[in-house]
Amino acid sequence: MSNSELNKKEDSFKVVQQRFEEYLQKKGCRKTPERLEILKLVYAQKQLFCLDFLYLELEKKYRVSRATVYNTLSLLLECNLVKKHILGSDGKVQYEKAYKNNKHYIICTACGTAKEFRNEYLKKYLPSMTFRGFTSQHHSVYIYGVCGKCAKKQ
Amino acid sequence: MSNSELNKKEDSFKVVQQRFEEYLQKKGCRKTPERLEILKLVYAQKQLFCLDFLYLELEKKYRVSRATVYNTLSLLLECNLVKKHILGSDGKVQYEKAYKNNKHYIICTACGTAKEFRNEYLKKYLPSMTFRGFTSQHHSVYIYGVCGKCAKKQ
DNA sequence: TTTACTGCAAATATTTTGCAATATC
DNA sequence: GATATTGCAAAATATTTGCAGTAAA
Repeated sequence: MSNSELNKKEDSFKVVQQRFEEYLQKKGCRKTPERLEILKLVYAQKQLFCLDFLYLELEKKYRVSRATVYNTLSLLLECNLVKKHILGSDGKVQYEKAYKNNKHYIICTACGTAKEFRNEYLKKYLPSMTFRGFTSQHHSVYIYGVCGKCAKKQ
Repeated sequence: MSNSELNKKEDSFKVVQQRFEEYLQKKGCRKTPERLEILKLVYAQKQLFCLDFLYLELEKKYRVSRATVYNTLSLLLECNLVKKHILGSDGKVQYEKAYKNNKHYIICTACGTAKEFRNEYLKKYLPSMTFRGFTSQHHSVYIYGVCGKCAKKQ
């Protein structure tokens, strides 16, 4: 990654952190090291992840409980910094960062695989849509179907 | 609803029922009255619903267990006849029919409300997209943000 | 100094599984 | 007739809550 790209990423995280801290303040919640560490770890992920992945990663370095991870993910969900999904037919809950993360997925409902696809048009068109009174912040597009591998098996 | 609309709806359900029955056969599963009743009830819903809503509705007329509802919803998920979601910040699981039900939602992450919006362009564009080996069957679009009501409260 | 947050453990909620009876094929 | 599915209850998972100690404001 180039220097300018790294700077961009750091700036972006500053915005994220600020939004979280403002939300906490507005809600009368405290800024704790646990909450910040969880936010950092969430934003270090490029893929979908489950709650226990976060917990197990955090556990390696800090003393932290699952209850705190649940609590923090709920806060992040409320202030639009995290998305929570159920994709595929396995029915498992997955999370991903939300800020500037407008993803488009194709999902095989047979094997549960979620694969990202890029589409510049959607990326521009969807954020440009307006709705009375509604301030949009990010979006997700899911196209469900059956992948090549599973189609062969059937 | 006009006669022709009613016929259309019935025809559409025939296709759904046939797809389900074919899937059951392919998988070596049996066609049971419980499974058909659950499918019917799912397709009678115009909105998102939770599993327990189905169970409580079914219970009024039939002897059926939650385990069967879970089992059947999993089967319907696998054969792309049902979608499973987590929308909003309450983190609750919701379901909806999938066949010919390509919905677009705006979701307020503050109050958890999911509101459908119509967009003819997306409705046509998304199903027309092609991916190597992947057969797409239905889609969902979610635009997350904060609704007017919640923006005022903050 | 006040009180929200923490970890831990217990409580709840959600989902899955084991089993004997039943119904589909 | 063979066996997958059922309801029920018990087990396994996932999530939330109560509590006493700790730490942010």
